[in-house]
Amino acid sequence: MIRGEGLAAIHAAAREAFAQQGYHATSVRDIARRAGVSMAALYYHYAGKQELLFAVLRESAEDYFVACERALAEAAEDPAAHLDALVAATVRYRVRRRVESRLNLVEVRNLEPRYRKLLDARLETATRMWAGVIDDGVRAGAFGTPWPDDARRAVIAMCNAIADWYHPEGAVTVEDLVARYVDLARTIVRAT
Amino acid sequence: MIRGEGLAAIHAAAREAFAQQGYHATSVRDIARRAGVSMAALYYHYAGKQELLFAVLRESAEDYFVACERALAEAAEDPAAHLDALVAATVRYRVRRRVESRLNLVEVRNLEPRYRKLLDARLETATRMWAGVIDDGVRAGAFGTPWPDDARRAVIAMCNAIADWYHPEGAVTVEDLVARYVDLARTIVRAT
Amino acid sequence: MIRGEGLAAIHAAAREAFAQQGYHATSVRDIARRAGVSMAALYYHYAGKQELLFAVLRESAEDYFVACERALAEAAEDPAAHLDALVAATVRYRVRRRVESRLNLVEVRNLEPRYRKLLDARLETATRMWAGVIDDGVRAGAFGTPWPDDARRAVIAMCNAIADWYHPEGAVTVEDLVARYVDLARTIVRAT
Amino acid sequence: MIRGEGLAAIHAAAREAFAQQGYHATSVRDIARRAGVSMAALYYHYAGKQELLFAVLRESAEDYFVACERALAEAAEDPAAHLDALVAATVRYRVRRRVESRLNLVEVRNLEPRYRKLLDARLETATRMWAGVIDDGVRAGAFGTPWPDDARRAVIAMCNAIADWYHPEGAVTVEDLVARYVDLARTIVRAT
DNA sequence: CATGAATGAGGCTTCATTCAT
DNA sequence: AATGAATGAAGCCTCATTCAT
Repeated sequence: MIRGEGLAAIHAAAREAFAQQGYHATSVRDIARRAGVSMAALYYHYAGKQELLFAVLRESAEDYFVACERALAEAAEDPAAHLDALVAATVRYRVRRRVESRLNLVEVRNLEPRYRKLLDARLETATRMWAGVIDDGVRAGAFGTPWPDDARRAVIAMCNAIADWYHPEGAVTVEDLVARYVDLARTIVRAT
Repeated sequence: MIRGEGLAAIHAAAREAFAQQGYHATSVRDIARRAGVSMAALYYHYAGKQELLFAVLRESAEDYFVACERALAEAAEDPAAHLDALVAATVRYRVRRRVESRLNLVEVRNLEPRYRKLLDARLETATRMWAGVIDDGVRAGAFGTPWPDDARRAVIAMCNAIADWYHPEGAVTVEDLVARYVDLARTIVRAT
Repeated sequence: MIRGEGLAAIHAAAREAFAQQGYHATSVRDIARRAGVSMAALYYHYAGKQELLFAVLRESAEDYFVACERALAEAAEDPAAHLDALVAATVRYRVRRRVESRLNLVEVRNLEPRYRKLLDARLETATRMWAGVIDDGVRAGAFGTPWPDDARRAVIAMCNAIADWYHPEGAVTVEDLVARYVDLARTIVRAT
Repeated sequence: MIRGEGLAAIHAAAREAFAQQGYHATSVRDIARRAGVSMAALYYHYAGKQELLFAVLRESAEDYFVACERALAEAAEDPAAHLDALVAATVRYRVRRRVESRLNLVEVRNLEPRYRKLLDARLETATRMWAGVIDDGVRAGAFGTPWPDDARRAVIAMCNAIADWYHPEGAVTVEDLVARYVDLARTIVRAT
């Protein structure tokens, strides 16, 4: 084990193990073994299994937010362009971190309230981001959907589901996928 | 516990526990306590925790399939009507069995291969059902979507997500919800 | 299950199971399954697992004693003839009930004191039988061994060991075996 | 419990418990309690109950083989002397490790095939050792027995049986016992 | 920093046995 | 004479965690 790399190796090992097997099906021994460190070393870096889960979930969520914010910042000042940016960022994230990305959808419930609150607050940000874009579009007359909330949920669910079926070796390229889902999202919100 | 009612009570207890906490976070003790029987009684009726999970998942899946088939049978002979029927059945199922229905989406991975195969074979049926309806619509010119597979996944993901946010006490009635999602689904497949 | 045959079937099943797997490795379920009866039926006939073990051990021991006594009764009034008779009866018993016969040597220790005493008293009879024959022979000058007790133990151990290696399908016939062991026994006690 | 002494204590405790009660009658709790450690500590050192049994049986068998080989090495180059050496080593082993020595005769059947094979291969060595000595004697004309295999089994059975009845507090000294059994063995093979 | 050894609690499962029917 | 359903105790083993070194 290279000095100072213990922490990163443990984080990565935990992310993989939690993603593949789930929180409760993963033992701390598992993680230590995957990381190539002793269990005591793991406890030197992290207070416990919960802290590992929180660290992993938070990192993954931050990664997503950063990607979304960058996409929005780079997009034209226009509701449809904003929506396109969010969808593209989300699709790319689901593809890029296919395995881990399911973590944030599934393992949140295993967080103790203490950590759950911290993460939920952050996830609220995401909801506001999407809702802001769609509501702006509706207000500006760019989106014609009569149910913005349901449309938002539909778009997000559709993007999230990519992690369930997409395989990088398949026939569809990422850029094709982005194009399709951008189009589907515009359809859902009834972009004019 | 009234003699002879153990089996049903255990099944119900397992369904609730697995749905609320997840397979690995649920102990056999938990289930027995919820069912009001001893742990040994549980093992009299089921061979083990795996068999309980399988029984619960299968029952829930069958319930869904029956609802879908009945809906299709009662629908008019017309692609759009078929799609409406499937969406309505799915939305109603997600609302009616909100808690358990997440089970089939999340806990499948905890099935041992032996049982996994059995259930996957059955779930394939569902995919074919949806694909059949949408492909028929496209072929007949009733649906204009250029990507029937992605449209199908989007519609299903959207319906499945209902279980994540819907609360029966909320403002939206089930009939409203059905109407909205039928409309959203038609939008997604670009019904003419 | 033929009426009235339950008891015998259970006894036979227990004998086989105990002999093959040992007392503690055999579950009551095992025995009931082998006998083709329900567990409750087993408990109707026998008070418990201990009682089954005792019944099996006693029956097998009685079988042996009867064989020995008959052999002695039919033998000539002569120490060497008596020894021959006991050896022949023992060899035949070990061959005839090869599997079960190990029971009496190995599983006795699993008897609760209550039953242990009863069986030990009966087994003492066997020791006296052998000791009587050998001591008579020594007293009469027919056997020249200086250590009658060790000679007796050697002869018995040698005969008992047959159950460990003998296979009925092997090259040696039972009559050959009897002849050899009679000869070996005479050698051990130094018959003149 | 002094830190670091767990392994030896557990091995000793297992040996005693298995010898006194048998494998299936001994619980892991039993062993841990005897060793003065927690059950979890036991599983830190040994993978399971089976591994403990195997460790105990192998150690005991190795002890015996070493004793036999040393005895043969120190004996004169002469069939009778070789036989004397093996008998003496065996008698001393049965007396020295009276309780454990029965283990190897009785509990072998509780080894899973995997371990059984390993031990059986080693036990084969013992058979060859005895057979070699006796066959050499017969070939050289030193032993007159017409049935070398039966003679071998008789000698071994006789020595093994010592563990069943010998008590160190009894009247017979070990050296007396050795002398008697050496003499009995020579009688059995009909040493000239 | 890191580890080998240890622990108490709890995991799933099977046991011998009982009892209402 | 027999059974299906149930139980409390105990089985083996793994867990997350700690701590002296």
